[in-house]
Amino acid sequence: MRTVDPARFRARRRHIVDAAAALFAAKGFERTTTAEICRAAGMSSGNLFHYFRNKRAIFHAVFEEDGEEKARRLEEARSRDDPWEGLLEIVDLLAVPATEPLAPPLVMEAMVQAYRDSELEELLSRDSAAEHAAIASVLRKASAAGRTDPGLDPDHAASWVMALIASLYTSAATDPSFTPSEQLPMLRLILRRFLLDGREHRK
Amino acid sequence: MRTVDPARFRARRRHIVDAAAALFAAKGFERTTTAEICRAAGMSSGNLFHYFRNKRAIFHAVFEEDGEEKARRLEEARSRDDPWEGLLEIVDLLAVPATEPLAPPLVMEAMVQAYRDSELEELLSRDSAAEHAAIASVLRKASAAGRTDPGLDPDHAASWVMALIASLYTSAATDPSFTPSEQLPMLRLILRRFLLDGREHRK
DNA sequence: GTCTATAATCGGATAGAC
DNA sequence: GTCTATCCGATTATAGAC
Repeated sequence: MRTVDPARFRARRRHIVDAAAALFAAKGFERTTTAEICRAAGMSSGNLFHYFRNKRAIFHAVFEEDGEEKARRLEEARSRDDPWEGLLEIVDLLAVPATEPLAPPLVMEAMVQAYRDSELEELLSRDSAAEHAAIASVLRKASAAGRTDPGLDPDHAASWVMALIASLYTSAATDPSFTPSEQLPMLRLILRRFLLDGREHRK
Repeated sequence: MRTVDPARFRARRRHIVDAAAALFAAKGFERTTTAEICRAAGMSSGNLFHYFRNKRAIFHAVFEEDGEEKARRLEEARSRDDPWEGLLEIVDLLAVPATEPLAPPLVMEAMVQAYRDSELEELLSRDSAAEHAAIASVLRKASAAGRTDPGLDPDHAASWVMALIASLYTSAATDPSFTPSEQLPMLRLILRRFLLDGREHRK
C-alpha cells in the first residue's frame, strides 16, 4: 500500500508547470518569482517546493516533452516514399506549435537560458539533434533522387532549414505584426526555392 | 568655466558600458549584478550610479548606437544604381556585426528584454524600422526592374530578409558550431534563390 | 568625482506543525 | 500533502564623508 498516487503527483506537477509557463512566457525566468507561481497555482511556497526541487526545475519541466511521440512522428515522416512529403511533414511538425501564443516567448527564453544552464542546454540539444537528423535524412534521400539541388550538403542545409523554422518563433516573439500561421506558406516557399534552385517540385 | 568635461564624461560612461556588455552577454541582464559591473569597471557602486541612473540604463546604453552613421550607410546602399548591389550591401552591413563574439548573445538578450521593456522595445524597433524601409526600398526597385520575382510583396519579403539575417545571430548564440562569418555565403545564396526564383542574377 | 557604508527590500528555500 | 512562519543571503540604490 503506497501513500502517494503517482498519477495524482504528476497531475499536480503539471498544474504547477502550466501556471508557471504563462508567467515565464510573460516575464522571463528571473523576473518570475516563486511567490507569483504559488499564487498562480493556488498553493503555498512550502507545498510548491514539495513538487519541485527549485525554481529552475519548474522551468526545465516546461520543456520536457515526451520524446516518445515526437520521435515516432519524425520517424514516420522520414520513412515516407516521397522525401518532399516527408520534409514538409517535419516542417509542419516543428512549425505548428509556433502558433500557440505562449510558445514563441517561451522558446526565446529557453534559448537564452540554455546559454548559461548546461542541463537545459543538453535537454534542448537532444531534441534539436533528433530534428536535425530527421531533416538531413530526408534531404539526403531527396538529393539522391535528384529532387533537390545536389550541390547542397544535406547536413548544412538541414541546419538552415531549422534556422528558418526557428525564425517563426523569434519573429513572432519580437514583432507583434508577425503571425506564424499566416507566415507558414512563405516559409514553405523559401524552403522550396532554397532547396530546389529552379528544379521542379512535383515528380 | 565648467567643472565637467563632457568628453571625459562620455568616455567614462563608455568604459562602464564596455565592461557591462561583456557581463550582459555572458550572464544576461538580471543575473549580472551591479557589484560585478563595478568590479569589472574598476569603480565603486556610488560612482557607478553617478554615471547611470540605474542598471537598466546601462543595458540600454549598450544598444544606443549613433544612428547617424548607420542611416548614412543605409541611404548610400539604397541609392545604388544596381538594386542587388544595394541589397547585398545592406545585408553585409547588418550581418557583419554578428561575427563579433559578444554580438549574438547580446542581441538575444536584447530581444527578450524588449519583450518586457517598452523603452528598449522602442529603441530597437526604431532601428529595425529603418532597416526594413531600406531593404523594402531596394526590393521595390529590383522588382520594378524585373530583377526579382515580381510576385513577392517587397514589404513582406523585406521582413523575411531581416528574419534570415537575424538567424545569423540566434543560430550563433544557440549553436556553438555555427560561425556567422562562415555562414554568410549560405545566407546570400538563400536570399538569391528566395528573391530570384530562377531569374538570372547578373544583368 | 569618487569613495565607504549601509539602508531597504526582496528573493529562494526550509523547518516543522497539522 | 499542505500550510504558516521565517531565515539567510543577495541586490539595487542612496547618504554623506573626503
